[in-house]
Amino acid sequence: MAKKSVTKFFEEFIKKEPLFMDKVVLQSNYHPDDIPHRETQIHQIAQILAPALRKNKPSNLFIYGKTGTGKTVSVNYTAKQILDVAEKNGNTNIKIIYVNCKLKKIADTEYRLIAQLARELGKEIPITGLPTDEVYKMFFNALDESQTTLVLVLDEIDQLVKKTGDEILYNLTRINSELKRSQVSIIGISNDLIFADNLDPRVKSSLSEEEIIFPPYNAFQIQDILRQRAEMAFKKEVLEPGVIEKCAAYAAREHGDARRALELLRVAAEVAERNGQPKVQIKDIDEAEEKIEKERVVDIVIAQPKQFQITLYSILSVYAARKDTIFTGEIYEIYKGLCTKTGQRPLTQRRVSDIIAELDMLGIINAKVTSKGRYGRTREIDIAVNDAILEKIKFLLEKELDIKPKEQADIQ
DNA sequence: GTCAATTCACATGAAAGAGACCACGGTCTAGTG
DNA sequence: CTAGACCGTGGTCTCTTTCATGTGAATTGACGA
Repeated sequence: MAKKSVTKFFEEFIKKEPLFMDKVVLQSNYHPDDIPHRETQIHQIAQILAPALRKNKPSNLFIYGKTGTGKTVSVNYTAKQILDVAEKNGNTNIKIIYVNCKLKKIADTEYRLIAQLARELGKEIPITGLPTDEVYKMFFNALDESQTTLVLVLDEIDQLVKKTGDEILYNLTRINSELKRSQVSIIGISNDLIFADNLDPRVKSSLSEEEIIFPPYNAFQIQDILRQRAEMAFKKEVLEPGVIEKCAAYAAREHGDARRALELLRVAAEVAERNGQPKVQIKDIDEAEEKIEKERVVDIVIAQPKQFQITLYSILSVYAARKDTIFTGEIYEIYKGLCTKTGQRPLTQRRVSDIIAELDMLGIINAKVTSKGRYGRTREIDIAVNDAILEKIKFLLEKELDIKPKEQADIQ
């Protein structure tokens, strides 16, 4: 019986008119051929990179801008263009390597980054096991042999430096003086506007020979982008009037993040499609926003290690019991109790303090350090998600950690 | 009432250890001719 | 004789612990008006 209904479902699914023509266009890894409202920046990047065509070393470049302001897309676009031109003119000595420093297990440590670069140059490097300077040497030799002008795009470079310090950058900027037949230029991309201020002055000056700032898009610009993509992604007349405007407004409210706007539009359309609607309506956007947020939080929570989950559960329990700000000491006590119940060895307060700070970074809670005068200094903890999501993650954690909800009564 | 010192309850930093993972080279073992 | 199993060494990486130091305002207490 169940089988029959599933078959029926699939058959109906095929019959249904899809709203999408090409969903890929709305996904974040899509590289458009045309980038509206970024002409000036692209032009600037092009000017800086151009010397590479004459086998001169382009200046190092530093690019700032919030998430979803088109930094990565613009750089990749320009890079592709310059490679095309170079190829047409028979210049094969330009190489552009793009590395996203935030990607875990790929380029988030010194060793991994250099290993990744060496791999791009065709060297086989093991995931671990070699001394870092050995890998440096391999990368250096491969690079020198290749006789290229290498443009190194380090995306989310702030993450890398935050984790591993600026020594890598120092080494990379210095590498040119030792290379005989090749040269390296670095393009650093950062979401963090004040990031460079904390760099070693030597690194800072050599890295930011040129700087470009990507301002956030305003609502109208986001509308343009959405329209352009929507035209490719959807069939004609699928979007009700006002849908694009609302998506844009939502995204503009959050520092002009175009990526978010596109995601919102995509999910809204998915919602509409699932409901069997012939058109995407404005109300779908609200549902989409809720859905995105919920999925984001749930994914994060599930992916966390047990200790994080226990800490988070402690916070949620206290919050559920009394909706008020919570302090670190209190959480730690409950956390310890929870650990014994779930058979985990409790971590030290020092560590839990860090975990709370990390949960804050993940955007699940708000933790603010405050001083209560005579009564010490602590973090004021608050929940950053709405009640529906809170209930959901609480339920998930109970399942994940095998806690029975009634035990909650013991807390308090 | 004013002002500096004190005090609390953690925050924050630095260093170092534990344990997982991995490559490499040397040694041992079993199979083969 | 040789391929493959196995082991020890030396490396990275992540998560923790330990020890040390920092911090900001309520409170306290001395002081003078």
